[in-house]
Amino acid sequence: MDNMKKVSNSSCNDGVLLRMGLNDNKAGMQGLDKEKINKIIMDATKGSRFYENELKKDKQVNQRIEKMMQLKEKITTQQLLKAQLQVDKLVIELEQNRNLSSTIVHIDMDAFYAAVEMRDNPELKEKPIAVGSMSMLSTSNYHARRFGVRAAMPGFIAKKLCPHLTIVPLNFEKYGKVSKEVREILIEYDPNFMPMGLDEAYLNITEHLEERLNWPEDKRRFFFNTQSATEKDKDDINMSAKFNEGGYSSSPVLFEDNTALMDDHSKQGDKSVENSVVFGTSAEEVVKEIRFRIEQKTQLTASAGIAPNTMLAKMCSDCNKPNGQCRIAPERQTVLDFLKDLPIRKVPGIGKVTEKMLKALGIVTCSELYQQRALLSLLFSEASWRNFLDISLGLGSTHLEKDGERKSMSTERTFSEINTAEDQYSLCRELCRDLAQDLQKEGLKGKTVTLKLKNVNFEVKTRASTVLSSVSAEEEIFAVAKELLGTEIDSVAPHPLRIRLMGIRVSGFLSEEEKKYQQKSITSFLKSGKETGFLRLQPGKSNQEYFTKHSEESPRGSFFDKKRAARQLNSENLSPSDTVDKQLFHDRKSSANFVEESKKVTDLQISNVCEIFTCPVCFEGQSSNNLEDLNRHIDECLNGTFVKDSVQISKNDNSIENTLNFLPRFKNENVECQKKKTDHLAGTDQSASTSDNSTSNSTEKITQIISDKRHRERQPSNLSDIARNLCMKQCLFSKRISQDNNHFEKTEHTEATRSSCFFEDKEDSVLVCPVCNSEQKTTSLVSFNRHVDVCLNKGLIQELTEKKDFPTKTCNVENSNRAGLSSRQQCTNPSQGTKRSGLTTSQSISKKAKSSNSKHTIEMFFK
DNA sequence: CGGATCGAC
DNA sequence: CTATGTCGATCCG
Repeated sequence: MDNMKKVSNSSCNDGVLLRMGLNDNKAGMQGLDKEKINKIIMDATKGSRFYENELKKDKQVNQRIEKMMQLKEKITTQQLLKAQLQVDKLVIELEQNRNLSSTIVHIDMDAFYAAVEMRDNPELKEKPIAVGSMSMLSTSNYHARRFGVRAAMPGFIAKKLCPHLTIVPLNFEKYGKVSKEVREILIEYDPNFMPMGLDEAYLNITEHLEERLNWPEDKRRFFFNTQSATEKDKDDINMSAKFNEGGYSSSPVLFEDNTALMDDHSKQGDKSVENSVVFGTSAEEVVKEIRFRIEQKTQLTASAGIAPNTMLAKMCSDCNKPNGQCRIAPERQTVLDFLKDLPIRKVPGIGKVTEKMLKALGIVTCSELYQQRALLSLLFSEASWRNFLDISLGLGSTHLEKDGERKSMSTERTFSEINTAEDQYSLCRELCRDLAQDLQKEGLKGKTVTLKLKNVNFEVKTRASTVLSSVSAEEEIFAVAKELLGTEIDSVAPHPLRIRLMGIRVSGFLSEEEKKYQQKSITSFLKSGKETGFLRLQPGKSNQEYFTKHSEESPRGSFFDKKRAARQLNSENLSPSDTVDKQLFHDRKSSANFVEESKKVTDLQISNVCEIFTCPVCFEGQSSNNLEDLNRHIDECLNGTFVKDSVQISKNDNSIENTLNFLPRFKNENVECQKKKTDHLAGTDQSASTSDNSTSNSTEKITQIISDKRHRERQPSNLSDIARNLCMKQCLFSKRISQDNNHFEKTEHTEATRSSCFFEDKEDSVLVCPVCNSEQKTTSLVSFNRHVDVCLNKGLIQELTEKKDFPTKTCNVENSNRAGLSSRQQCTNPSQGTKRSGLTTSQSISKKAKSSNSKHTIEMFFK
């Protein structure tokens, strides 16, 4: 009872194994034992650049583990007990919400690519084969696996393991076709099924099962496909000819091996209908039917898992592969039994690194994961330990969410060393061209371009740049990418940049909403002003970036932008890292030549823009290279000199929002100093809370801030509630940032100062939180900002939920700090609760963690 | 946001 | 000789 997996309500079939065994003997291949395999791999690997890099990565992981262990040492039993209590409260809640009512199926084609290749070329059937190339294999068949030949292994090493290995090149077109055939079957059982790549899919058959109960037998009867070969391959005569003569062991033969499928049924004994099978109405029967139909249609076998959620389904589809299925009955105990001794590595989402880290804590199985839940909640980020908890309880999604819109698109290529700038640029252009094509196919435009480089030592670097207007055309992308590339080339000059891979990615697509509004928005407003080249406004991307983000993105996103922008604007005296950048920027030689030689439009754009700049407010051309002058001019415009224009902008709420969003940038530019020893928020022009400090209700407070802000900006007051909420956040942010900037103004601009964000003066500053109106004694702006974040979220959530009390506290500050999650990432889900308590809980842990990294100690987050 | 890392197929 | 390509998520600064 205890150790036994009673998961297999369905009979688990061994027919396949028998068949494999036969094949073994016939072919006379024994494969290799693990030791031999490892030795061969090591011999082939040792000393390579690749291996050196692997060692390096390994070291990094070990360091992470080391840090974690140090953190663990400092945990007191007190803290552990407290954590235990908290986590267990959550466990109760999770347990109460456990949902076992769905039936999720995970279908997994067995050794898909290899199986397809074997099907289409019977000569390969008895041989060990792999699909891929000498440098990388995608999959291997079961013969080859006995030699240790696995997916993600380079072909040349596989050859050493198994000299007879046949490597078949990839043929995605073919796999796609087969995949489509399979999907045609799957969709009958769940119109919303979720394909994962070409060879896997999740189905929610809950509804199908209900309907099926009333189905007559005939609807559940399926026929053996005796002539599948000729039918299937009508487009390939040669192929079918091969099948017919070459001892094509057609599906029925395969099927006979599968005792499980046959025995449970009326079998062939049911002579009423020749060559047919009737499937029952249970989940197992449904899945057998699916697998049967897949095999009849494609001559390929699939494995499957049936369970109450996707995670379990996926894990148990592994149990009886190949060509088998497994079910976890929808009972809590069955689920827990299944997990009991299951190695965590089997869990989707837990990979090599996580496995190793958990192993360092003595956690190998899922039940151990549960036992250590308290400890894990102290050592890992909230997202991580909650995930661990879900895993150890056997919880997962019970419904299939169709994947949302695409977030990025990319293309990358590996090649033998390329080290001349010229080649690198043309390669870059080529990648941009390919990517542009793909983007346009889906009609996508993105604002962020990322360059990825892997040097010959396998070290990977990515460099990204976000621009004002969305890009999709080759030239647009290349214009950004070449800048990034140029910077990298220069960064190693005078040495050549020696790379083995280059990739380009575009992300930051407009959402549907944004697309709708884009034309009215500031962006197009600006763009229409003159030239798209505004996006390459020089020098320093900070300006246009800043502008972009404030006009187009959520208030949240603007936080960092402001910071960075402020930094760059302030950075006359540069920190070491900035110095490098600057140097690169000005010392561009090696790449500059090439860039200039490339007589593409983009360059012209740049040079034009540097001289003529159209003010987005008054529309007048400003011919100045001095950004400060330009900004001053814009400030003046915005400050009301040209009211008519701003009214025009404000025609709709959305525009207002955008306007508000980018306004703070100009404020920052002007550096309205606000820092005073105390009460600076209340005392400044920016602070709306000045009018009435006695206001205690936070939402009221916020609203007031908004209205005052609006007043200042001379916006009409007919904002919708939604817009108001958005503005509200923005207002607070601008306030926080101004403080930040101000601080940096005052102090040395060393990187150290910035990263630690400490006040120079040792005496405690007192800031007044604009939301809760309480004094915050703090030594760090970061912590103050965090407090405001938390307050803000609290206020918003309260507003949304009408002060509803939530039973569990899942969203607390100490977690946020310790887990390294910003409050921004938490507290986003009202249903997750907002009550905050026990602020002292793990503060000391948090402090220790931080102080071990820096010389200072962050004192308090709350007084 | 930008960069690195993890994980999955 | 010879260690992929693409994507999403998360964490940190």
